Amino acid sequence: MSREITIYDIAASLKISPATVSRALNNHDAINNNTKALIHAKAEEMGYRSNKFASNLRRQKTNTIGVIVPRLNSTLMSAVLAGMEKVANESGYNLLISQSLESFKKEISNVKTMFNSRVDGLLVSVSYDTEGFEHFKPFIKKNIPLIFFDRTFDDSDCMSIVIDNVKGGYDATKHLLEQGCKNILHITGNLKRNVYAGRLKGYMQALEENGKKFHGENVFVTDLSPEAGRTIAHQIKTTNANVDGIFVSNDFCAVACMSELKKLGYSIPSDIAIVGFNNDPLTEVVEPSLSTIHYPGKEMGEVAAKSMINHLNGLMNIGHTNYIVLESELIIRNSSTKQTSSTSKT
Amino acid sequence: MSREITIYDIAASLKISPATVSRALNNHDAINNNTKALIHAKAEEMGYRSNKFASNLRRQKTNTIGVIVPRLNSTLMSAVLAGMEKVANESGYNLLISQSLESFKKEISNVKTMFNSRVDGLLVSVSYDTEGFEHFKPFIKKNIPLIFFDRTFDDSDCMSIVIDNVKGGYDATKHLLEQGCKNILHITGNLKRNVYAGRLKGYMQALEENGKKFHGENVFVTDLSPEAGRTIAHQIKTTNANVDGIFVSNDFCAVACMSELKKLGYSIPSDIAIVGFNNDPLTEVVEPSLSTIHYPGKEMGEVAAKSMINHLNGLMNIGHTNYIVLESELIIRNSSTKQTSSTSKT
DNA sequence: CTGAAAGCGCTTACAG
DNA sequence: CTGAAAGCGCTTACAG
Repeated sequence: MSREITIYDIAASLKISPATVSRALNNHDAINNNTKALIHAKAEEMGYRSNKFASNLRRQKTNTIGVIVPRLNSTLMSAVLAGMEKVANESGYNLLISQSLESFKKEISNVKTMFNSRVDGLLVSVSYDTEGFEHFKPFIKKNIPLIFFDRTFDDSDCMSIVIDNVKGGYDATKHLLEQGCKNILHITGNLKRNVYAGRLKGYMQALEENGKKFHGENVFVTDLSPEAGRTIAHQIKTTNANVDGIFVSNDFCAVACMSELKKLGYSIPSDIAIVGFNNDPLTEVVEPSLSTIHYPGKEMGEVAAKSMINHLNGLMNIGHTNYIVLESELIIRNSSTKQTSSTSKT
Repeated sequence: MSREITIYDIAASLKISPATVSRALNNHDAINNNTKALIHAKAEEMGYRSNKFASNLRRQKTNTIGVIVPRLNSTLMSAVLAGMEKVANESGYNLLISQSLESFKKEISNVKTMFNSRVDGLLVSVSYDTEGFEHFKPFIKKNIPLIFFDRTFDDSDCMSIVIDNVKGGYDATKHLLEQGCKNILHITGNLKRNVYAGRLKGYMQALEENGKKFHGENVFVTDLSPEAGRTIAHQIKTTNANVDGIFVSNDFCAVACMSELKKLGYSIPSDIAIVGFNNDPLTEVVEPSLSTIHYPGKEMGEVAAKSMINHLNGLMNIGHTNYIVLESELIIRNSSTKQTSSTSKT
């Protein structure tokens, strides 16, 4: 096809030096405004497009931010990515996105790829079964900025963007207690992950504060899949456990559990009240609508990308910040309101 | 930080030429296997990582595929992206992802960015209100491969990966007719988009085939948001329309509509039977569970990425293929089964 | 099977 | 405010 136009072509046609063209195109201060205008016009006219590789090679900078998420197809993560993309796009950065599919092994390989792709910075939410921090060391060694979001390391020295998971677990559990629940189950994920450990801690705090004893057998560590929710519903039926409240760390799992409980003859919330986590849009359309903790996914993505870009542009040093904690809040819907028996028509 | 190792460092330390190092690292045929092994070992030992910019600059190739989707935070699109990422990752390609946020203007800007980023190929599902093909012309002119998926252009000459939307609309409508529906509404999106136009066509075909007259006022063109679904539910109530079936081009909108109809006193499916589209996981957990058309999102992403990569590697020419049509199928659940009054406990 | 050399298209320290 | 020149780290046609 037609040969690419380079700054040399523009320089030749304008009888000036390539250096000046390069400076003008980058809006360098020291270039005469008329010259600049002339060069910009010519570039436009000739259909010039900058060659990022040459530029990157020279500048040793990629204008690309790597993102590794546990999975792409999750409501929360797609909201986070939408937020990141928005900010990155506005700032002229590109996003290189990959998913670990919740596997530690794949995450290691993704991190390596990001390293070899020379991303300017890396945003990560770790996989379900990630162990240790070792695979991120190359980034630390090379001083490439690394920010964790949602699923983070408590002891990494890297900046982390999170919600207050302890508070989330506490609020959810306290709400269930206030509704009169005496025996509250907690369904959650791998406790190595800060998010699940934090929510459990909040659950325990709320119990303790209300003089309730904590029972280890009331905590179910699962993969938080819908299947897990359904299985536990059956266990509740089978063991004839005296359960009257459930706090689940994931909306989809909560909904599946709720739905199965209903099939087994339980009334929600009168027999068993349920609170989920994330505020997935799904929570509003199920019946009864699901109480949950709102999770600001899009905002988290925006803040993560913005922090990274500010750091890269020297406007901020992420080395000086340990945590950014975003606002999350309890949203009370019908699945948990025992008191004012609401308008649920079911 | 520590200086980057280059092929010159490896060459010097091994007292051979950089050319040989480069060839060995790229597994060039004409290099002695022992030399190769030696070089690979040394590279590993020295912590070498290839500089993609230099390589890209030289080869004029980026190993990056651009993807533009209407939105990142949609169940369907995140499934598609998950499929693309999987294939790309396995083949050593990177994905540069951006979203048009359903805006034609933003799509134009995204396409430009992709062009300037010199992606090797571009995968696109167009925005809700995209008009015309003009903004893709630069890709055509430069012969950069372009593949559309899901929301495509019928007349673009570009390869498209789609489902049979006409069949989907036909199957859904025919099913409703078989359930005894006499007056079926269709809620859909912008008819400029092939997906919605096709489904409407299928809807009309099914009606005609069954000797039913088509009524234009039974078709609602909306943005397919949950709000749109709720609004139409109220319209049905207000106008006292004699509706006994609804086919909606989107599950989330269908669920919202169904939920609102229930609140207004309608029984689903006995009063009104409903079929959605996409087979969003949500369809299984609502009550009644929603009949829908299964949409193979992940497969679509895989096929799109695979086709692009095969084309780039010369294994296939997308210029020779116009369409790839993926299998989709009607999934019958409780929201539409009037006949065998099922176990819906509601 | 290996090497010398040119060049991909930029950017920038230095000089004026 | 502008230019000449070097160099970023690779790849590959050419030669042997």
